[in-house]
Amino acid sequence: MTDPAAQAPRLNVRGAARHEQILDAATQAFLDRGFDAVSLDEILRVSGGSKTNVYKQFGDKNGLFTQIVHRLAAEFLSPLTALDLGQIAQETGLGILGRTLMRQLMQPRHIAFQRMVMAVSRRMPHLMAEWYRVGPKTSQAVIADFLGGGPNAQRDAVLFHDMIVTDAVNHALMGDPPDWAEIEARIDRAARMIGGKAIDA
Amino acid sequence: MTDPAAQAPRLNVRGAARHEQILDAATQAFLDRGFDAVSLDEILRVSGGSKTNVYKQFGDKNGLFTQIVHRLAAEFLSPLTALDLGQIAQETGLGILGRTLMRQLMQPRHIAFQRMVMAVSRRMPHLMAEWYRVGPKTSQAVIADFLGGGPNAQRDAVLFHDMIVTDAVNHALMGDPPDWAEIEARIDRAARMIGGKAIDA
DNA sequence: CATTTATGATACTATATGGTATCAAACAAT
DNA sequence: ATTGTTTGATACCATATAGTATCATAAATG
Repeated sequence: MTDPAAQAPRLNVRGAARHEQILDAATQAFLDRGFDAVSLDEILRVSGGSKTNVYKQFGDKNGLFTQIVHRLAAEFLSPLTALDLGQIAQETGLGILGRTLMRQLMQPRHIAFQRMVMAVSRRMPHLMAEWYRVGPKTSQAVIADFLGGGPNAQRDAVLFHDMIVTDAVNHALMGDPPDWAEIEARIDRAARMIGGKAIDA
Repeated sequence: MTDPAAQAPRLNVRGAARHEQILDAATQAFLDRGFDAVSLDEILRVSGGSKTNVYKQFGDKNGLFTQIVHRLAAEFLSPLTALDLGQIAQETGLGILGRTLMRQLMQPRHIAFQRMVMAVSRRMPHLMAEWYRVGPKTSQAVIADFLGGGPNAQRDAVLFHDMIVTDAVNHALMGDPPDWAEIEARIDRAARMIGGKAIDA
């Protein structure tokens, strides 16, 4: 695969529009059915344009897929980075962080994104790693920071994150609709465990 | 797809042997590269036999894949069902449960199994559901039982399970080698949170 | 032994795939 | 307008795919 950026032509207006259309159509198709089950012909039937665009602008099918993962990673950067909780009590703050996080994670588009990167994680581990970096890792870092950065903050942040996220995401991957009452109950209980006093007795 | 079991021929010795050989070769291939990236021809090159076997014994590629998931689900039934912890302290017992569980989950073969079912979870949600049933759900049930079945036992079992499992599995999916020191530290801390007193204050 | 059934090697069908080549039209720059 | 470049439609290539058909051989059954 020749580096597409190295020899990429400067796009004119038409080309830039096609670029976006192809990215959009391919994103939808890959999210829906995964890398292997989607063909270029099919993407182009939806987007318009032709293979010339794909191979000149993205290099090959892998290059197109890679750019799409980059884009989705930016779209799903942890929503927690935008929060500023000030001097709120830990238990309360964790509840807010948890609810903010879960609202984003449970979106069907994010569930499809996670499924997609996990599906290719053997062949393209760096793509799942990018999802992990902007998602779980970033969220955990924000939570750890909120917890004050003590000796257990980092570890507790991971534990809190995984307590509230995992089971709901597994169910979503299987197609079960989210049970928000249970999600909130778990957030509250986890917030109490981590943010309440008397854990580091 | 005609139901293979309905018209399945009674296998003779040769046939039964081929049946196993095909299952073994296909299992390895599917675990390695996923449903879409594996072809029947390739499986048969490894197993011996011919397409006649596959289509007579399994119906089609989906049928073969389904049987393989059943088999792997049986292989990875939660190891916690075999444990009897008697009247041990909760915190200690959770530590043992956690360690027993993680030893199995972190096996490369199980990681590949989880990746494989998640990859097809959109098209074949019932197959991921089977993994979930024999894996997380069963483990959580055993943990809940050990916790005494109180009002919060069920929920705490899910939280404990997800605290110790999630991050390590994510890293394993990305190809990172397991960090056993961190895994054990998380198990111990989670066991203290859930099994120590003063949570339901 | 004769008959029925299961197995196997192989050829085949139809279709799809990623990727390349060709040449014409649209565009940008001078 | 002329020239060089980008875009597009389309044909093409080599290969691969799931699934079927054929016909010969091996095994079980009577």
